[in-house]
Amino acid sequence: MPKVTDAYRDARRDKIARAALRCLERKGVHDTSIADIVEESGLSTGAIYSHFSNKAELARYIVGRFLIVRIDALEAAGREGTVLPPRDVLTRMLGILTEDGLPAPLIVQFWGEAMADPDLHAEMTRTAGRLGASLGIAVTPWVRRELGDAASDTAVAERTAQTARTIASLAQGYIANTAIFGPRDVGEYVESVVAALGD
Amino acid sequence: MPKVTDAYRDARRDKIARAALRCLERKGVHDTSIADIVEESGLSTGAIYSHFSNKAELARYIVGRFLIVRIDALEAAGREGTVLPPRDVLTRMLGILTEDGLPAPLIVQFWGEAMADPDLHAEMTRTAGRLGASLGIAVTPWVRRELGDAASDTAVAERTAQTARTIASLAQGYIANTAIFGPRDVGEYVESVVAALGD
DNA sequence: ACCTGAACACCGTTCAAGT
DNA sequence: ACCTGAACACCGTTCAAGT
Repeated sequence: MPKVTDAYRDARRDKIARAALRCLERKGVHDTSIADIVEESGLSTGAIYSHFSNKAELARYIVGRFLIVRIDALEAAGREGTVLPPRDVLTRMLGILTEDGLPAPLIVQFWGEAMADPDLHAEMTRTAGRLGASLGIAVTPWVRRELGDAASDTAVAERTAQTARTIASLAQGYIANTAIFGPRDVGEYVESVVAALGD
Repeated sequence: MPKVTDAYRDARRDKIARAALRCLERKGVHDTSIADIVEESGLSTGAIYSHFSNKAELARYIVGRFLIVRIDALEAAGREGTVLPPRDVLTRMLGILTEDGLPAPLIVQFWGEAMADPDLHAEMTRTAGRLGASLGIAVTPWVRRELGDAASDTAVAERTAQTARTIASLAQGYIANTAIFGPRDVGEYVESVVAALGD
């Protein structure tokens, strides 16, 4: 297996993907044509099609590589047994997203695309599964404390999965809401949810 | 002004919009072509273009007419002074959405489209404004009770707007999450949010 | 193997002609 | 005024030919 060639291919795919991402941020998913990516990347149509079999596969590559933020720090804290209440996990995850992630409007566009493209949907749930696992690890100490020492491992696992999905859902709500209605302070959002639903 | 003709036009636009909606639910926004709508509606290309100036205007019409559910009952309860905690407003709103609204995946697709189409975005925020106002009316009695009798009208209005946006955000989170990861019981979702964030 | 770019099929939109 | 459907411009994809 020629290692140089593999590295070259990967670099090439990344170059194309990054050029595409610049177009997407500027013009949106619908209005970005292959011609735009050709111009932005400085390559030819055929060059792009020799690295991606079509536009959908390029979108899948971008989703797998850039759509979802890594929350390694939160996961590490969870592994060490640090109790992180869900509201802190949510706040810090949204902070990371706002700083390092793709713009909310672009994320929402990819969600929309995935609704009609089963392969893109599969790629999205695959990467989301990784995030969900991290989220689960991050909240496990909190779940254990909530359920008490008597709780079985399955009960902890079940409650952890439920909590992770809920945090993901709240993050999605923040993303969709800010994408459509404009920016909102992360802390203010989380506090407002607590004030409205907690008691 | 010929009243008959106006009624005819409206009926015609509706016929086209409903045919389009059937296509959208079947094939998704991206894969529904004008040719599909022509076939589904039994009209010709030109007939459609004599009622909508283009595909984007047809999308705007559908969004304004079908995207957002009416929560008249909740609004009426709020007007009568019935105290509805946000969690009840959210639960009942999501119940209405699940029963009468468009499928979640289609809603998410329209969100995505609106991200790159300023006119569709404007139509969406316009209809969302109506929902936001209803949401505000529904929670006003609860906000008054929370803030106490000493609260000024501006304080009530401010907290009402904040709470309405938060409820909308939680609903969007439910929609995006179920669209991508599959169905989830509304009550279980709301309880899980309370358990995770309340205290 | 990677790349070029002209050619092809398809989709949104227009428009001359019909009622 | 509403409608018809062929024609046009544009976009994703292919493919014969080049390195």
